Amino acid sequence: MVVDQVPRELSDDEIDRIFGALADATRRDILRQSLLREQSVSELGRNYAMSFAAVQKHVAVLERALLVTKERRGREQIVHSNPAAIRRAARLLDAYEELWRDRIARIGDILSEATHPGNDQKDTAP
Amino acid sequence: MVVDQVPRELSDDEIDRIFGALADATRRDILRQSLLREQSVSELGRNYAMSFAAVQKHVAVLERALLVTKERRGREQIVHSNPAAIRRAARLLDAYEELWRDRIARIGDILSEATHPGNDQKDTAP
DNA sequence: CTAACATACAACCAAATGGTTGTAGATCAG
DNA sequence: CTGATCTACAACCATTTGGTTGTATGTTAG
Repeated sequence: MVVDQVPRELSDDEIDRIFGALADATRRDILRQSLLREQSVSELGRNYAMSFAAVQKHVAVLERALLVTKERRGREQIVHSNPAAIRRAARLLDAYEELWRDRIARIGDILSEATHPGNDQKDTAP
Repeated sequence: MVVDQVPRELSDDEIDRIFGALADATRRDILRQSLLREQSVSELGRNYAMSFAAVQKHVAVLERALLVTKERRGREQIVHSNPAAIRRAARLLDAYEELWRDRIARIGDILSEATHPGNDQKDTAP
């Protein structure tokens, strides 16, 4: 299998590129379009009120973030979406939430200790 | 209850701000720090090799994205994280994955129709 | 072969970004 | 009160970003 050339750890720069790429409505729409159906760059471009070169640049930004790849087919360049990268970004945000939940749990522990000054081990009473 | 002034729909601009805010390692770290523990701006600033004003700006970017809020406490400004906003961003990415899954399902349907030419209902080609 | 099409890429521009320094107003400690 | 601390904000600068136009090159249709 030639599968799974997926980086397990993302560098700061890679994360910068991912979120940077997602921080533009046109690019999010291009990503959305190519998730729905793989299309050539010019085909994608017809949806937007801007020059073809501008669309090319947007696709390049998505590509640098590894959110899409391009594959040459004859004279056109087909844009493939990369759902794995999108999933990775979502999981990244989940990790932040995780921190929050840990903190809440910690606070909970402290409170339950504080309100039971003379208890044994864990024994969190109702 | 004064709770739930949470916008149900996010505008393009709001999403721009959220992902834009996340597209910088320093800001991600500030967010992370304030998820772990609520701290004043200057306290947060001591972690980074840049001026206090720069840190102030980063916090302002996170604030415009609604990822954090500030609360005045005496002479200092305490940075609170907003886990709900982070969750919303994660769900936003989930929605893209959803599109992908729908597409795969559609392709699956087409294939299963194609490979069962003599099924019930529409009873296509012999 | 020729014309139309899809792309690549360079040069340019305005605006946004990420940083700096400097100044000034509140607030707290002693 | 005085001085140290925390914050706000303006002005400035270099770089990046998002867009343009223009030119060149490869590819397909007729």
